[in-house]
Amino acid sequence: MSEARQRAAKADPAADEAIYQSITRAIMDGRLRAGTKLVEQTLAEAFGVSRERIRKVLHRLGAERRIEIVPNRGSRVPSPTPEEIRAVYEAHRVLEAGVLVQLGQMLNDEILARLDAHLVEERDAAARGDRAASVRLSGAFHTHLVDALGNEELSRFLRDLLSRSSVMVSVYEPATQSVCAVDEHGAIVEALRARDVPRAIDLSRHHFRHVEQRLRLDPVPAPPADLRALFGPAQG
Amino acid sequence: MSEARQRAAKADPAADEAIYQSITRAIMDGRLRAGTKLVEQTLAEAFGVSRERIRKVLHRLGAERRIEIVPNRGSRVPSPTPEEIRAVYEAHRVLEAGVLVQLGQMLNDEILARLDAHLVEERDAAARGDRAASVRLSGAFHTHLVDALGNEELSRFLRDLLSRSSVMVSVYEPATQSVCAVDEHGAIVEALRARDVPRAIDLSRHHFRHVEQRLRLDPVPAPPADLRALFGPAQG
DNA sequence: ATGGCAATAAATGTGCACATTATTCGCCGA
DNA sequence: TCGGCGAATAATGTGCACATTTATTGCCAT
Repeated sequence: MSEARQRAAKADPAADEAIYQSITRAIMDGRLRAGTKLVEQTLAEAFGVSRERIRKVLHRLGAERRIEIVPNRGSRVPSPTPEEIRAVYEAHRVLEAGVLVQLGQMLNDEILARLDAHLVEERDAAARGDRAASVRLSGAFHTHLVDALGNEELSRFLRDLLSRSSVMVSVYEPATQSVCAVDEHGAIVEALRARDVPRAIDLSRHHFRHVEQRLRLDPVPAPPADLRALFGPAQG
Repeated sequence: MSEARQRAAKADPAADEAIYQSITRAIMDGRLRAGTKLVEQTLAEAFGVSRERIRKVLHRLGAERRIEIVPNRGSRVPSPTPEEIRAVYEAHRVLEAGVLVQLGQMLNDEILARLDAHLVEERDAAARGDRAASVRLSGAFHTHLVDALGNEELSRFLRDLLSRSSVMVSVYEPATQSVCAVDEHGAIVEALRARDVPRAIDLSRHHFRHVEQRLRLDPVPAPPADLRALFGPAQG
Protein backbone atom coordinates (compact mmCIF):
# COMPACT_ATOMS: atom_id res chain seq x y z
CA MET A 1 0.00 0.00 0.00
CA SER A 2 2.65 2.44 -1.06
CA GLU A 3 1.00 5.15 -3.05
CA ALA A 4 -2.28 3.69 -4.20
CA ARG A 5 -4.25 6.71 -3.11
CA GLN A 6 -5.84 7.17 -6.52
CA ARG A 7 -9.21 7.80 -5.01
CA ALA A 8 -8.62 7.17 -1.31
CA ALA A 9 -12.20 6.06 -0.97
CA LYS A 10 -12.70 5.38 2.72
CA ALA A 11 -10.19 5.14 5.48
CA ASP A 12 -6.43 5.02 5.26
CA PRO A 13 -4.80 4.92 8.67
CA ALA A 14 -1.63 6.65 7.48
CA ALA A 15 -3.33 9.18 5.23
CA ASP A 16 -2.96 11.95 7.78
CA GLU A 17 0.75 11.41 7.99
CA ALA A 18 1.10 11.35 4.22
CA ILE A 19 -0.74 14.64 3.84
CA TYR A 20 1.22 16.14 6.69
CA GLN A 21 4.50 15.13 5.10
CA SER A 22 3.39 16.32 1.71
CA ILE A 23 2.55 19.81 2.91
CA THR A 24 5.60 20.00 5.14
CA ARG A 25 7.91 19.10 2.30
CA ALA A 26 6.24 21.53 -0.05
CA ILE A 27 6.91 24.29 2.45
CA MET A 28 10.49 23.26 3.13
CA ASP A 29 11.28 22.84 -0.54
CA GLY A 30 9.96 26.28 -1.27
CA ARG A 31 7.22 25.04 -3.58
CA LEU A 32 4.75 26.64 -1.21
CA ARG A 33 5.92 30.21 -0.88
CA ALA A 34 5.52 32.41 2.16
CA GLY A 35 2.10 33.98 2.44
CA THR A 36 0.32 31.34 0.41
CA LYS A 37 -3.18 30.78 1.70
CA LEU A 38 -4.06 27.18 2.48
CA VAL A 39 -7.75 26.79 1.74
CA GLU A 40 -9.28 23.73 3.32
CA GLN A 41 -11.72 22.89 0.58
CA THR A 42 -9.11 23.27 -2.14
CA LEU A 43 -6.62 21.08 -0.31
CA ALA A 44 -9.31 18.50 0.34
CA GLU A 45 -10.06 18.25 -3.35
CA ALA A 46 -6.39 18.18 -4.28
CA PHE A 47 -5.64 15.31 -1.92
CA GLY A 48 -8.95 13.62 -2.59
CA VAL A 49 -9.92 13.45 1.07
CA SER A 50 -12.55 15.03 3.26
CA ARG A 51 -12.17 18.53 4.57
CA GLU A 52 -12.11 17.31 8.17
CA ARG A 53 -8.95 15.39 7.49
CA ILE A 54 -7.28 18.47 6.07
CA ARG A 55 -8.45 20.50 9.05
CA LYS A 56 -6.82 18.11 11.46
CA VAL A 57 -3.51 18.23 9.59
CA LEU A 58 -3.59 22.01 9.35
CA HIS A 59 -4.17 22.37 13.05
CA ARG A 60 -1.27 20.09 13.75
CA LEU A 61 0.93 22.16 11.48
CA GLY A 62 -0.32 25.24 13.25
CA ALA A 63 0.52 23.87 16.68
CA GLU A 64 4.02 23.17 15.42
CA ARG A 65 4.21 26.71 14.04
CA ARG A 66 4.91 25.47 10.55
CA ILE A 67 1.90 27.43 9.34
CA GLU A 68 -0.02 30.39 10.73
CA ILE A 69 -3.66 29.96 11.64
CA VAL A 70 -5.88 32.93 12.37
CA PRO A 71 -9.28 31.94 13.77
CA ASN A 72 -12.07 32.30 11.21
CA ARG A 73 -9.58 33.55 8.67
CA GLY A 74 -7.75 30.45 7.64
CA SER A 75 -4.23 29.16 7.39
CA ARG A 76 -1.21 30.37 5.47
CA VAL A 77 2.47 29.78 5.04
CA PRO A 78 4.20 32.19 7.44
CA SER A 79 5.82 35.36 6.18
CA PRO A 80 8.53 35.87 8.75
CA THR A 81 9.81 39.35 9.44
CA PRO A 82 13.55 40.04 9.32
CA GLU A 83 13.51 40.23 13.10
CA GLU A 84 12.00 36.74 13.38
CA ILE A 85 14.59 35.43 10.97
CA ARG A 86 17.37 36.93 13.00
CA ALA A 87 15.90 35.27 16.09
CA VAL A 88 15.87 31.84 14.46
CA TYR A 89 19.46 32.10 13.34
CA GLU A 90 20.50 33.40 16.73
CA ALA A 91 18.70 30.52 18.41
CA HIS A 92 20.58 28.08 16.23
CA ARG A 93 23.85 29.79 17.03
CA VAL A 94 23.18 29.76 20.79
CA LEU A 95 22.13 26.14 20.68
CA GLU A 96 25.20 25.13 18.74
CA ALA A 97 27.45 26.84 21.27
CA GLY A 98 25.90 24.71 24.01
CA VAL A 99 26.20 21.64 21.84
CA LEU A 100 29.88 22.27 21.29
CA VAL A 101 30.44 22.62 25.02
CA GLN A 102 28.77 19.29 25.61
CA LEU A 103 30.57 17.67 22.69
CA GLY A 104 33.86 18.79 24.19
CA GLN A 105 32.98 16.75 27.25
CA MET A 106 31.76 13.56 25.63
CA LEU A 107 33.78 13.55 22.44
CA ASN A 108 35.18 10.19 21.38
CA ASP A 109 36.78 8.64 18.34
CA GLU A 110 33.52 7.31 16.98
CA ILE A 111 31.90 10.74 16.93
CA LEU A 112 34.95 12.30 15.37
CA ALA A 113 35.03 9.59 12.73
CA ARG A 114 31.42 10.25 11.80
CA LEU A 115 32.04 13.98 11.53
CA ASP A 116 35.12 13.33 9.39
CA ALA A 117 33.10 11.05 7.15
CA HIS A 118 30.54 13.77 6.72
CA LEU A 119 33.19 16.31 5.82
CA VAL A 120 34.48 13.94 3.14
CA GLU A 121 31.01 13.71 1.65
CA GLU A 122 30.61 17.43 1.79
CA ARG A 123 33.94 18.16 0.12
CA ASP A 124 33.20 15.54 -2.48
CA ALA A 125 29.88 17.14 -3.41
CA ALA A 126 31.56 20.52 -3.62
CA ALA A 127 34.31 19.10 -5.82
CA ARG A 128 31.74 17.52 -8.11
CA GLY A 129 29.89 20.82 -8.34
CA ASP A 130 26.74 19.06 -7.18
CA ARG A 131 24.93 22.06 -5.84
CA ALA A 132 21.84 20.20 -4.63
CA ALA A 133 23.92 17.78 -2.61
CA SER A 134 26.03 20.61 -1.28
CA VAL A 135 23.00 22.43 0.05
CA ARG A 136 21.68 19.31 1.68
CA LEU A 137 24.97 18.19 3.20
CA SER A 138 25.82 21.68 4.33
CA GLY A 139 22.70 21.82 6.46
CA ALA A 140 23.20 18.23 7.58
CA PHE A 141 26.51 19.13 9.20
CA HIS A 142 24.77 21.06 11.93
CA THR A 143 22.23 18.31 12.32
CA HIS A 144 25.06 15.84 12.79
CA LEU A 145 26.61 17.96 15.51
CA VAL A 146 23.43 17.91 17.55
CA ASP A 147 22.59 14.29 16.78
CA ALA A 148 26.02 13.29 18.06
CA LEU A 149 24.77 14.09 21.54
CA GLY A 150 22.01 11.53 21.16
CA ASN A 151 19.52 13.83 22.82
CA GLU A 152 16.05 13.66 21.30
CA GLU A 153 14.94 16.99 22.75
CA LEU A 154 17.83 18.90 21.28
CA SER A 155 17.64 17.15 17.92
CA ARG A 156 13.97 17.93 17.65
CA PHE A 157 14.49 21.56 18.53
CA LEU A 158 17.11 21.94 15.84
CA ARG A 159 14.86 20.30 13.27
CA ASP A 160 12.14 22.78 14.18
CA LEU A 161 14.53 25.67 13.75
CA LEU A 162 15.74 24.37 10.40
CA SER A 163 12.22 23.90 9.12
CA ARG A 164 11.49 27.49 10.02
CA SER A 165 14.63 28.86 8.43
CA SER A 166 13.94 27.03 5.20
CA VAL A 167 10.86 29.16 4.70
CA MET A 168 12.89 32.23 5.42
CA VAL A 169 15.49 31.34 2.87
CA SER A 170 12.79 31.05 0.24
CA VAL A 171 11.61 34.54 1.12
CA TYR A 172 14.85 36.37 1.42
CA GLU A 173 17.20 34.44 -0.78
CA PRO A 174 15.22 33.07 -3.67
CA ALA A 175 17.84 32.17 -6.20
CA THR A 176 20.77 30.59 -4.45
CA GLN A 177 20.22 28.66 -1.27
CA SER A 178 22.93 29.28 1.22
CA VAL A 179 25.79 26.82 1.31
CA CYS A 180 28.02 26.85 4.32
CA ALA A 181 31.66 26.94 3.43
CA VAL A 182 33.00 23.46 3.98
CA ASP A 183 36.27 24.90 5.22
CA GLU A 184 34.45 26.49 8.12
CA HIS A 185 32.85 23.18 8.98
CA GLY A 186 36.20 21.48 8.84
CA ALA A 187 37.75 24.08 11.08
CA ILE A 188 35.08 23.49 13.71
CA VAL A 189 35.77 19.77 13.67
CA GLU A 190 39.50 20.41 13.98
CA ALA A 191 38.95 22.63 17.00
CA LEU A 192 36.84 19.89 18.55
CA ARG A 193 39.48 17.30 17.84
CA ALA A 194 41.96 19.49 19.70
CA ARG A 195 39.43 19.78 22.55
CA ASP A 196 39.58 23.54 22.08
CA VAL A 197 35.93 24.28 22.81
CA PRO A 198 36.21 28.06 23.02
CA ARG A 199 37.80 28.10 19.60
CA ALA A 200 35.11 25.81 18.20
CA ILE A 201 32.44 28.13 19.57
CA ASP A 202 34.16 31.14 18.10
CA LEU A 203 34.39 29.49 14.69
CA SER A 204 30.73 28.56 14.91
CA ARG A 205 29.79 32.14 15.72
CA HIS A 206 31.63 33.53 12.74
CA HIS A 207 30.23 30.80 10.58
CA PHE A 208 26.67 31.79 11.43
CA ARG A 209 27.51 35.42 10.90
CA HIS A 210 28.57 34.60 7.37
CA VAL A 211 25.35 32.81 6.68
CA GLU A 212 23.27 35.61 8.11
CA GLN A 213 25.09 38.22 6.11
CA ARG A 214 24.21 36.38 2.96
CA LEU A 215 20.51 36.95 3.48
CA ARG A 216 18.81 39.77 1.66
CA LEU A 217 17.05 42.34 3.72
CA ASP A 218 14.07 42.93 1.48
CA PRO A 219 11.59 40.13 0.94
CA VAL A 220 10.86 38.82 -2.52
CA PRO A 221 7.21 38.78 -3.56
CA ALA A 222 5.80 35.28 -3.94
CA PRO A 223 3.60 34.34 -6.88
CA PRO A 224 0.31 32.67 -5.96
CA ALA A 225 0.49 28.92 -5.97
CA ASP A 226 -1.97 26.46 -7.45
CA LEU A 227 -2.67 24.04 -4.63
CA ARG A 228 -4.40 21.57 -6.91
CA ALA A 229 -1.46 21.44 -9.25
CA LEU A 230 0.94 21.00 -6.33
CA PHE A 231 -0.92 18.30 -4.47
CA GLY A 232 -3.14 16.85 -7.18
CA PRO A 233 -3.48 13.11 -7.89
CA ALA A 234 -0.65 13.12 -10.41
CA GLN A 235 1.91 14.44 -7.93
CA GLY A 236 2.35 13.49 -4.30
CA MET B 1 -15.98 37.17 31.77
CA SER B 2 -13.84 35.56 34.38
CA GLU B 3 -15.37 32.25 35.24
CA ALA B 4 -19.02 32.48 34.24
CA ARG B 5 -18.96 29.21 32.40
CA GLN B 6 -21.76 27.74 34.49
CA ARG B 7 -23.29 26.00 31.53
CA ALA B 8 -21.37 27.36 28.56
CA ALA B 9 -24.42 26.91 26.41
CA LYS B 10 -23.35 27.66 22.86
CA ALA B 11 -20.20 29.24 21.57
CA ASP B 12 -17.48 30.89 23.56
CA PRO B 13 -14.61 32.06 21.36
CA ALA B 14 -12.03 31.68 24.14
CA ALA B 15 -13.40 28.43 25.54
CA ASP B 16 -10.73 26.37 23.83
CA GLU B 17 -7.99 28.41 25.38
CA ALA B 18 -9.57 28.18 28.82
CA ILE B 19 -9.82 24.40 28.62
CA TYR B 20 -6.29 24.18 27.27
CA GLN B 21 -4.96 26.27 30.13
CA SER B 22 -6.97 24.35 32.66
CA ILE B 23 -5.60 20.98 31.63
CA THR B 24 -2.09 22.33 31.20
CA ARG B 25 -2.06 23.77 34.68
CA ALA B 26 -3.49 20.60 36.17
CA ILE B 27 -0.62 18.67 34.63
CA MET B 28 2.07 21.14 35.66
CA ASP B 29 0.70 21.45 39.18
CA GLY B 30 0.74 17.70 39.55
CA ARG B 31 -3.00 17.44 40.08
CA LEU B 32 -3.09 15.26 37.01
CA ARG B 33 -0.56 12.55 37.70
CA ALA B 34 1.52 10.74 35.12
CA GLY B 35 -0.33 7.95 33.40
CA THR B 36 -3.78 9.36 33.99
CA LYS B 37 -6.08 8.57 31.10
CA LEU B 38 -7.86 11.55 29.58
CA VAL B 39 -11.21 10.28 28.38
CA GLU B 40 -12.88 12.61 25.92
CA GLN B 41 -16.46 12.01 27.00
CA THR B 42 -15.61 12.46 30.67
CA LEU B 43 -13.72 15.67 30.06
CA ALA B 44 -16.53 16.96 27.88
CA GLU B 45 -19.02 16.46 30.69
CA ALA B 46 -16.67 17.93 33.28
CA PHE B 47 -16.13 21.12 31.29
CA GLY B 48 -19.70 21.19 30.05
CA VAL B 49 -18.74 21.37 26.39
CA SER B 50 -19.04 19.11 23.40
CA ARG B 51 -16.65 16.26 22.85
CA GLU B 52 -15.35 17.79 19.61
CA ARG B 53 -14.05 20.76 21.54
CA ILE B 54 -12.20 18.50 23.92
CA ARG B 55 -10.79 16.54 21.01
CA LYS B 56 -9.36 19.66 19.44
CA VAL B 57 -7.68 20.69 22.69
CA LEU B 58 -6.30 17.21 23.28
CA HIS B 59 -4.78 17.07 19.83
CA ARG B 60 -3.15 20.42 20.40
CA LEU B 61 -1.73 19.19 23.68
CA GLY B 62 -0.53 16.09 21.87
CA ALA B 63 1.21 18.08 19.14
CA GLU B 64 2.99 20.01 21.88
CA ARG B 65 3.93 16.72 23.57
CA ARG B 66 2.25 17.73 26.80
CA ILE B 67 0.16 14.57 26.59
CA GLU B 68 0.58 11.28 24.77
CA ILE B 69 -1.94 10.27 22.15
CA VAL B 70 -2.05 6.75 20.76
CA PRO B 71 -4.39 6.40 17.79
CA ASN B 72 -7.62 4.63 18.68
CA ARG B 73 -6.44 4.25 22.23
CA GLY B 74 -6.84 7.69 23.67
CA SER B 75 -4.77 10.27 25.48
CA ARG B 76 -2.91 10.19 28.74
CA VAL B 77 -0.52 12.19 30.84
CA PRO B 78 2.97 11.00 29.89
CA SER B 79 4.89 8.63 32.10
CA PRO B 80 8.45 9.55 31.24
CA THR B 81 11.17 6.98 31.62
CA PRO B 82 14.31 7.83 33.59
CA GLU B 83 16.15 8.05 30.30
CA GLU B 84 13.71 10.65 28.96
CA ILE B 85 14.05 12.62 32.15
CA ARG B 86 17.78 12.59 31.86
CA ALA B 87 17.45 13.85 28.29
CA VAL B 88 15.28 16.77 29.32
CA TYR B 89 17.66 17.86 32.03
CA GLU B 90 20.60 17.43 29.71
CA ALA B 91 18.86 19.51 27.07
CA HIS B 92 18.33 22.25 29.61
CA ARG B 93 21.95 22.08 30.63
CA VAL B 94 23.20 22.24 27.03
CA LEU B 95 20.87 25.10 26.25
CA GLU B 96 21.97 27.05 29.28
CA ALA B 97 25.62 26.65 28.31
CA GLY B 98 24.85 28.26 24.97
CA VAL B 99 22.83 30.95 26.68
CA LEU B 100 25.74 31.77 28.97
CA VAL B 101 28.07 32.08 26.01
CA GLN B 102 25.71 34.49 24.35
CA LEU B 103 25.11 36.40 27.58
CA GLY B 104 28.86 36.83 27.95
CA GLN B 105 28.79 38.66 24.63
CA MET B 106 25.79 40.91 25.13
CA LEU B 107 25.85 41.38 28.87
CA ASN B 108 25.13 44.91 30.11
CA ASP B 109 24.33 46.64 33.37
CA GLU B 110 20.59 46.40 32.87
CA ILE B 111 20.66 42.64 32.51
CA LEU B 112 22.96 42.27 35.49
CA ALA B 113 20.68 44.49 37.54
CA ARG B 114 17.68 42.35 36.72
CA LEU B 115 19.51 39.18 37.65
CA ASP B 116 20.66 40.78 40.90
CA ALA B 117 17.10 41.82 41.67
CA HIS B 118 15.97 38.26 41.13
CA LEU B 119 18.65 36.92 43.45
CA VAL B 120 17.44 39.32 46.13
CA GLU B 121 13.91 37.99 45.77
CA GLU B 122 15.15 34.45 45.87
CA ARG B 123 17.27 34.95 48.97
CA ASP B 124 14.41 36.77 50.61
CA ALA B 125 12.01 33.90 50.02
CA ALA B 126 14.57 31.45 51.36
CA ALA B 127 15.13 33.61 54.44
CA ARG B 128 11.39 33.79 55.06
CA GLY B 129 11.16 30.06 54.73
CA ASP B 130 8.52 30.49 52.06
CA ARG B 131 8.92 27.17 50.34
CA ALA B 132 6.31 27.73 47.63
CA ALA B 133 7.94 31.01 46.59
CA SER B 134 11.36 29.39 46.72
CA VAL B 135 10.33 26.66 44.32
CA ARG B 136 8.82 29.16 41.93
CA LEU B 137 11.69 31.65 42.05
CA SER B 138 14.28 28.92 41.83
CA GLY B 139 12.89 27.78 38.51
CA ALA B 140 12.39 31.35 37.39
CA PHE B 141 16.11 32.02 37.61
CA HIS B 142 16.80 29.87 34.60
CA THR B 143 13.89 31.40 32.77
CA HIS B 144 15.36 34.82 33.45
CA LEU B 145 18.70 33.80 32.02
CA VAL B 146 17.14 32.80 28.72
CA ASP B 147 14.68 35.68 28.62
CA ALA B 148 17.59 38.08 29.03
CA LEU B 149 18.57 37.23 25.46
CA GLY B 150 15.21 38.44 24.21
CA ASN B 151 14.94 35.51 21.84
CA GLU B 152 11.43 34.15 21.50
CA GLU B 153 12.56 30.81 20.06
CA LEU B 154 14.90 30.07 22.93
CA SER B 155 12.46 31.22 25.58
CA ARG B 156 9.75 29.02 24.13
CA PHE B 157 12.03 26.01 24.02
CA LEU B 158 12.96 26.42 27.66
CA ARG B 159 9.32 26.76 28.64
CA ASP B 160 8.61 23.51 26.83
CA LEU B 161 11.42 21.78 28.65
CA LEU B 162 10.25 23.08 32.01
CA SER B 163 6.69 21.99 31.39
CA ARG B 164 7.98 18.51 30.66
CA SER B 165 10.21 18.35 33.70
CA SER B 166 7.36 19.40 35.96
CA VAL B 167 5.59 16.17 35.14
CA MET B 168 8.75 14.27 35.85
CA VAL B 169 9.18 15.85 39.21
CA SER B 170 5.70 14.75 40.15
CA VAL B 171 6.62 11.20 39.22
CA TYR B 172 10.05 10.89 40.71
CA GLU B 173 10.07 13.37 43.52
CA PRO B 174 6.58 13.51 44.95
CA ALA B 175 7.08 15.11 48.33
CA THR B 176 9.61 17.89 48.01
CA GLN B 177 9.97 19.76 44.78
CA SER B 178 13.52 20.55 43.98
CA VAL B 179 14.84 23.94 44.99
CA CYS B 180 18.04 25.10 43.42
CA ALA B 181 20.51 26.36 45.94
CA VAL B 182 20.44 30.12 45.71
CA ASP B 183 24.18 30.25 46.32
CA GLU B 184 24.75 28.38 43.09
CA HIS B 185 22.59 30.84 41.23
CA GLY B 186 24.48 33.71 42.76
CA ALA B 187 27.80 32.19 41.80
CA ILE B 188 26.71 31.95 38.18
CA VAL B 189 25.76 35.61 38.14
CA GLU B 190 29.08 36.54 39.69
CA ALA B 191 30.97 34.62 37.04
CA LEU B 192 28.95 36.42 34.39
CA ARG B 193 29.66 39.78 35.97
CA ALA B 194 33.37 38.95 35.75
CA ARG B 195 32.84 37.97 32.11
CA ASP B 196 34.23 34.56 33.00
CA VAL B 197 32.01 32.50 30.71
CA PRO B 198 33.84 29.18 31.07
CA ARG B 199 33.47 29.43 34.81
CA ALA B 200 29.79 30.31 34.51
CA ILE B 201 29.25 27.28 32.31
CA ASP B 202 31.10 25.06 34.74
CA LEU B 203 29.01 26.31 37.64
CA SER B 204 25.87 25.73 35.62
CA ARG B 205 26.92 22.17 34.84
CA HIS B 206 27.51 21.32 38.47
CA HIS B 207 24.30 23.04 39.41
CA PHE B 208 22.30 20.81 37.10
CA ARG B 209 24.12 17.78 38.33
CA HIS B 210 22.97 18.58 41.85
CA VAL B 211 19.39 18.88 40.73
CA GLU B 212 19.54 15.64 38.79
CA GLN B 213 21.04 13.76 41.69
CA ARG B 214 18.14 14.79 43.84
CA LEU B 215 15.70 12.85 41.67
CA ARG B 216 14.61 9.43 42.77
CA LEU B 217 15.26 6.59 40.43
CA ASP B 218 12.11 4.61 41.01
CA PRO B 219 8.78 6.10 39.98
CA VAL B 220 6.01 6.61 42.48
CA PRO B 221 2.66 5.05 41.62
CA ALA B 222 -0.04 7.58 40.88
CA PRO B 223 -3.56 7.18 42.24
CA PRO B 224 -6.34 7.43 39.66
CA ALA B 225 -7.76 10.91 39.33
CA ASP B 226 -11.39 11.92 39.13
CA LEU B 227 -11.55 14.16 36.08
CA ARG B 228 -15.02 15.41 36.91
CA ALA B 229 -13.95 16.48 40.37
CA LEU B 230 -10.85 18.21 38.96
CA PHE B 231 -12.51 20.09 36.13
CA GLY B 232 -16.12 20.16 37.23
CA PRO B 233 -18.28 23.32 37.26
CA ALA B 234 -17.31 24.20 40.82
CA GLN B 235 -13.60 24.30 40.07
CA GLY B 236 -11.85 25.77 37.03
C1' DA C 1 -15.80 58.45 -10.52
C1' DT C 2 -15.93 57.12 -5.67
C1' DG C 3 -17.02 55.88 -1.11
C1' DG C 4 -20.02 53.55 1.65
C1' DC C 5 -23.36 49.88 2.13
C1' DA C 6 -25.98 45.99 1.50
C1' DA C 7 -26.45 41.44 -0.65
C1' DT C 8 -24.04 37.50 -2.08
C1' DA C 9 -20.51 34.19 -2.09
C1' DA C 10 -16.93 31.75 0.07
C1' DA C 11 -14.43 29.90 3.81
C1' DT C 12 -14.12 28.41 8.48
C1' DG C 13 -16.28 26.46 12.90
C1' DT C 14 -19.22 23.07 15.29
C1' DG C 15 -22.44 19.60 16.83
C1' DC C 16 -24.28 15.22 15.76
C1' DA C 17 -24.91 10.61 14.11
C1' DC C 18 -22.72 6.71 12.96
C1' DA C 19 -18.56 3.74 11.91
C1' DT C 20 -14.52 1.62 13.62
C1' DT C 21 -11.56 -0.06 16.97
C1' DA C 22 -10.28 -1.45 21.96
C1' DT C 23 -11.46 -3.21 26.16
C1' DT C 24 -14.07 -5.65 29.34
C1' DC C 25 -16.90 -9.26 30.88
C1' DG C 26 -18.98 -13.62 30.87
C1' DC C 27 -19.23 -18.09 29.16
C1' DC C 28 -17.71 -22.54 28.05
C1' DG C 29 -14.69 -26.40 27.80
C1' DA C 30 -10.68 -28.85 29.17
C1' DT D 1 -9.76 -23.35 38.18
C1' DC D 2 -7.88 -21.45 34.42
C1' DG D 3 -7.29 -20.15 29.77
C1' DG D 4 -9.17 -18.88 25.60
C1' DC D 5 -12.90 -17.11 22.92
C1' DG D 6 -16.76 -14.28 21.66
C1' DA D 7 -20.30 -11.06 22.63
C1' DA D 8 -21.24 -6.67 24.82
C1' DT D 9 -19.71 -2.28 26.06
C1' DA D 10 -17.09 1.73 25.87
C1' DA D 11 -14.06 4.90 23.66
C1' DT D 12 -12.16 6.96 19.64
C1' DG D 13 -12.48 8.34 14.57
C1' DT D 14 -14.96 10.46 10.66
C1' DG D 15 -18.14 12.41 7.37
C1' DC D 16 -21.92 15.44 6.91
C1' DA D 17 -25.09 19.18 7.48
C1' DC D 18 -25.60 23.48 9.06
C1' DA D 19 -24.14 27.83 11.66
C1' DT D 20 -21.11 31.68 11.84
C1' DT D 21 -17.83 34.65 10.16
C1' DT D 22 -15.26 36.93 6.60
C1' DA D 23 -14.41 38.42 1.86
C1' DT D 24 -16.30 39.99 -2.51
C1' DT D 25 -19.33 41.91 -5.57
C1' DG D 26 -22.61 45.13 -7.24
C1' DC D 27 -25.33 49.13 -6.51
C1' DC D 28 -26.75 53.57 -5.35
C1' DA D 29 -26.21 58.18 -3.82
C1' DT D 30 -23.32 61.98 -3.66
